[in-house]
Amino acid sequence: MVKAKSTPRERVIATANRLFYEQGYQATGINQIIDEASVAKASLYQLFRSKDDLLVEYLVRREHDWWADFDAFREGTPEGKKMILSLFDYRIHLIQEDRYRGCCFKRIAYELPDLEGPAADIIREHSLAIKALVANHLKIHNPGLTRLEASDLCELIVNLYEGSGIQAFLFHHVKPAEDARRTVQRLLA
Amino acid sequence: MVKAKSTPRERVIATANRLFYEQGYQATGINQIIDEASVAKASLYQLFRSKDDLLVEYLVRREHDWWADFDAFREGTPEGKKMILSLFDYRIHLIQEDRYRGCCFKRIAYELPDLEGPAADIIREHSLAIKALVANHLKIHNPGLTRLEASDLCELIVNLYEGSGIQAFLFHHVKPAEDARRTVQRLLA
DNA sequence: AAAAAAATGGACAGACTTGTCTGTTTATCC
DNA sequence: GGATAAACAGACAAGTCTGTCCATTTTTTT
Repeated sequence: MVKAKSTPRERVIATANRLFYEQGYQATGINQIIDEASVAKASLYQLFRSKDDLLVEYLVRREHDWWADFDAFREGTPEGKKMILSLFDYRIHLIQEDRYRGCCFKRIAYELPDLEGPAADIIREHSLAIKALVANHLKIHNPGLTRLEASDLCELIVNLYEGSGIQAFLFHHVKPAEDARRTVQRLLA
Repeated sequence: MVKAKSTPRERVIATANRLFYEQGYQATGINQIIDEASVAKASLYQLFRSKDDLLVEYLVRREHDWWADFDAFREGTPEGKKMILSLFDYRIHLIQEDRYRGCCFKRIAYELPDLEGPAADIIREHSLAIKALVANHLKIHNPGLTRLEASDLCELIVNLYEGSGIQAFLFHHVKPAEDARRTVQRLLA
């Protein structure tokens, strides 16, 4: 399926990147991955110790790509309020791309037997990074807020971001995310 | 495990109720269910056509129990603002019970190959029912809101509810839900 | 107490899973 | 071009999964 001149490692990760997100981790078998990546099974197991190991590599890649893609998307956006809004714009953008199945990190979070180990750590780190981004640009937008006000507003925005993402997934519609964006705009006005 | 004088059907559903939530649907095998429910495999397949069928019954049961438990929890709560806050109180209550692993319906939503079929319908219905509850009591609390204001505020509250629920799950902490409750209280003041 | 229904244990089928191993072919490097 | 490393295909192990079937035992009903 992915027959380009890329390395086997790259093909495996690219395929896992697609299948783990669209089908889920457990629902995706090693055999499907090697088939669609056009890689021998022995090669895969030389490159990755186990399926769990591949999952961690997948999450690392997702985390990296997420920021790379977001940075490209929001390029030129001024700091502060607009940057926070671009977070919602980016999600709206993803939802409209139709393959949207919710936040890739939360998807995995629900599939893990527990929330310990490297996979869970990466998932939490992503959440914290988003929260930090909101907190930073909230401070830039309105430095006069008390620490408590800023914290509450940050939490509120993050919850709007997460909550609307789920609803968009569940109802296969962009509206919840657009509503959330409008609400944030008003809150920051 | 569940050796009480209950019917096999009841034992199977009770066991599925626990395992599907704590381990996930795919991660729970039929054999584990019949073992822990002390029911013969033939009995299970006489009572339920398939594992997918059992999933639907599980969701029906969850939906029923959710409202029964919530009604018991919030009993005596006056309509309007307090009722909306009791939604957050109830979630805080669940989180503190330690076995909390996020919203049971969303857990399944992420495990489904797609969001079609009866299982997905039940999940969406639950979301809509929560939203309707918020909308109703929002109107009671403040009938003066325009339709648009009420709609936006309702969405906001629902997103706070969902978003804080995920965070509580991810970080195994009750604080996000408590923060969300406080924010709602302020928004409705 | 006899007849009908429900539930049991457990073997079994068939397909799937992850991961290992062998031997061959292709690509890279000096 | 010859040596070394990487990637290949695919059989295989050992175990899992869902679902079916059968003969036996228990429970309920008449």
